[in-house]
Amino acid sequence: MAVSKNTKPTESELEILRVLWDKGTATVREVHEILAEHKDAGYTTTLKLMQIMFEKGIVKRDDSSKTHIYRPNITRENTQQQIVGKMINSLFGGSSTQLVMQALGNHAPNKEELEEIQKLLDNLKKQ
Amino acid sequence: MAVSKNTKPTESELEILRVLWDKGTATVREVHEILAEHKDAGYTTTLKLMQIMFEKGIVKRDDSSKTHIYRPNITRENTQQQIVGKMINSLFGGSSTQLVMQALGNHAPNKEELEEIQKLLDNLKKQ
DNA sequence: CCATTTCTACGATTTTATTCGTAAGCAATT
DNA sequence: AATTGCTTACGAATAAAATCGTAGAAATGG
Repeated sequence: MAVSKNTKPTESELEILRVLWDKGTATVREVHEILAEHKDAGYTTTLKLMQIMFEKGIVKRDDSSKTHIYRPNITRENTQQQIVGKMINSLFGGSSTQLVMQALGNHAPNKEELEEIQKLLDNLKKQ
Repeated sequence: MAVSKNTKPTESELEILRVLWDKGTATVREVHEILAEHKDAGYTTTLKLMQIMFEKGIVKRDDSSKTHIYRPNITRENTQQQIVGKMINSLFGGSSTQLVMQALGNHAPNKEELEEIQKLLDNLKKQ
């Protein structure tokens, strides 16, 4: 199994990663436009952040043309896993069940999703 | 239903809160000893953090004797809810199901817990 | 009563994250 | 060729979080 790098994206970095995960690749301009819908920061701020992320190895980039093209260098799944894992430990005393109950209790999903989860539970039970 | 204050504890504050939630009340010294097992920071650092938390209203304290006694002023449940909610939005596109699947997939609970979750799911389904 | 320890208060420093201003390169357009 | 607009690079300012040192007040114990 692949060992995941221990990158801990900051809050702002996560916002950028979300865009990159969704789009696959993007320029600074594209990322910025999307962030700017909900957040209010200058273009060079986004640029700088993405440059820092590049230095950290969180993103890759193609700088063969003037306008660089960025792409994620860590997966969404891996990042989710790390953050969720950390949260289970720090906030739920290591019990994933507690987290799950909390999440379901306060953000109940619809019927299809409930069934999807039940399927997963059944599978887990069999093992 | 009680409206929750929008306190967003920092990482360090969360560590302290965990101790307070577990113990109910504690002095700075007590908190510090426990943190010091895994973390390496001076006593006055812990003190300062707890003083700041007091100013923010995150904790209460009894200063009637020289050694002050601290207690949490926000509940574990509320804090969990806030943080989990934020995470669902920022990392799972608003889908609690995604979070649940992720948590269960990577931190499978034991049989009893699985059944506990199933019970909750059944209840949710009925509504 | 004096020395030692244990507190709190609090300012200052350090570290990390975020934001921005400015310069310089390049390309398209006039 | 000059102007305009968009790009990166990069230093610096600002903000937020964490850390620490020192001082002085209480308690403790010889």
